Amino acid sequence: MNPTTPPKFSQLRQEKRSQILAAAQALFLANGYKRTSMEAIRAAADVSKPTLYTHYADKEALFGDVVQATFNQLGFGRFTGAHLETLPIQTQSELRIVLITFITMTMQQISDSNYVALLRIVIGEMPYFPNLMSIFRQNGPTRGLAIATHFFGLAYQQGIIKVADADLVARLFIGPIASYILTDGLLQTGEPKLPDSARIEAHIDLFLKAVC
Amino acid sequence: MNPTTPPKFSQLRQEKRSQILAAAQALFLANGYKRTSMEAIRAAADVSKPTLYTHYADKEALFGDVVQATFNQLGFGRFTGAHLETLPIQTQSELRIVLITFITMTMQQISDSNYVALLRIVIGEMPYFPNLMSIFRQNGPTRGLAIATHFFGLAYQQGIIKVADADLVARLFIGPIASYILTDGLLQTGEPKLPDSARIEAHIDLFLKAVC
DNA sequence: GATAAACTAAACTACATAGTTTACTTGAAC
DNA sequence: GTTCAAGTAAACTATGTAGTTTAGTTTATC
Repeated sequence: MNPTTPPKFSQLRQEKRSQILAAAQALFLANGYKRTSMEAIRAAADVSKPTLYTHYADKEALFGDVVQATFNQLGFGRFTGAHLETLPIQTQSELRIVLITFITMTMQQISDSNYVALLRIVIGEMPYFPNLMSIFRQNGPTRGLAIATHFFGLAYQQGIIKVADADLVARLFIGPIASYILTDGLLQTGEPKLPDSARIEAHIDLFLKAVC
Repeated sequence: MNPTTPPKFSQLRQEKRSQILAAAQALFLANGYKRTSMEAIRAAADVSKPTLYTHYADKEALFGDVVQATFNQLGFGRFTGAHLETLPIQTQSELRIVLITFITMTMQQISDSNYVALLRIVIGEMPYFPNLMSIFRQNGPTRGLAIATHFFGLAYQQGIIKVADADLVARLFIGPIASYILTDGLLQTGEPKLPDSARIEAHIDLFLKAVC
């Protein structure tokens, strides 16, 4: 409304807010929701408690923001969404390249320790934060599966693959990735040991042998 | 030492212990570790606090026992361990039957809501209970993958499948199961919607086309 | 230098929880 | 009916934590 009311004051405010968010992210991802206290966040953010509570109504609100912000940082669905849906592939060798790229980028995400930490905390807290489910469906592996399904549906229509059931194909393709997420990410606490590019190509070739 | 000291008294004690374990299991699986109080367990078990603490030194010990007991109840590795390792398969159609049985039984486990709840809580709490990792490697999906790898190694030696890299084959086989665990189990809170037998056979046939 | 938006330190409320202690009760075995 | 293993109720200690309040301070803008 007021043309001469740019909120100039809010520079400090924005700084404090990002300090809070960064501190909360580090602590939540490292220690989980219940094991992280607002006092610890306040201290790590170098901020007073009243300031903390003017930015976020309560702990749940802060947690929700942390989850969303971490998703955005990790770039979920940046490649997955944009490329796979629109890419005009016409030959099998083009398909092979696209799939290699897809898996390679997904593996890079998985090897980010923040990815595993976020996945772990979301899985653990989902029953107590129902809105996490919808956030996840728009960003996480579930969306990856949906995109792959759509993609393989097109690939079948263009005659590049020979199996019509796109969900079936997508699960065969995504499956090995899911197995790495489980065994080397969620079900151990050390650094994940992920497949190298030769192994990724071996997976793709097996997959192509099944569906072409 | 004493030949005439069978602990006859312990009938009541055993009863109380199983009451405690059952109550703790229900509460931990429903509400998670941090959200479950010892007082709530005590009340649900209809037991006094001193009794509770003579059975379990502290909350962590009780939690560990609940995790182990739930694993045993779910019959992890009963089929997986016994059958797959020793079964003398010689033809491709025998292989197909074994694989169908394996997946069908695994899917039945997954459709048990206690399975998903246990998996969820173990994934969430693993960073804070290091011993959960070793329990899981002996019982959970990681063991399933190890058994499948061993199995496909044998299948290759007998000429039933044509791909030598057993881990690669195992991940292709386990992969779709892992995808169902993720998308229909861990990443949603409702009842899982699992594949029917026709779909399971479709998965197997795609898999066999890739590796035979 | 007055104004107002933003922050601070620190005390405080209210509650929850892990684990202990005290004093008392029950019930099988001899 | 005494003994002893096992249990009970209830109070208590010690601590942690979400969120609020009070009273005062910094800092950009006019």
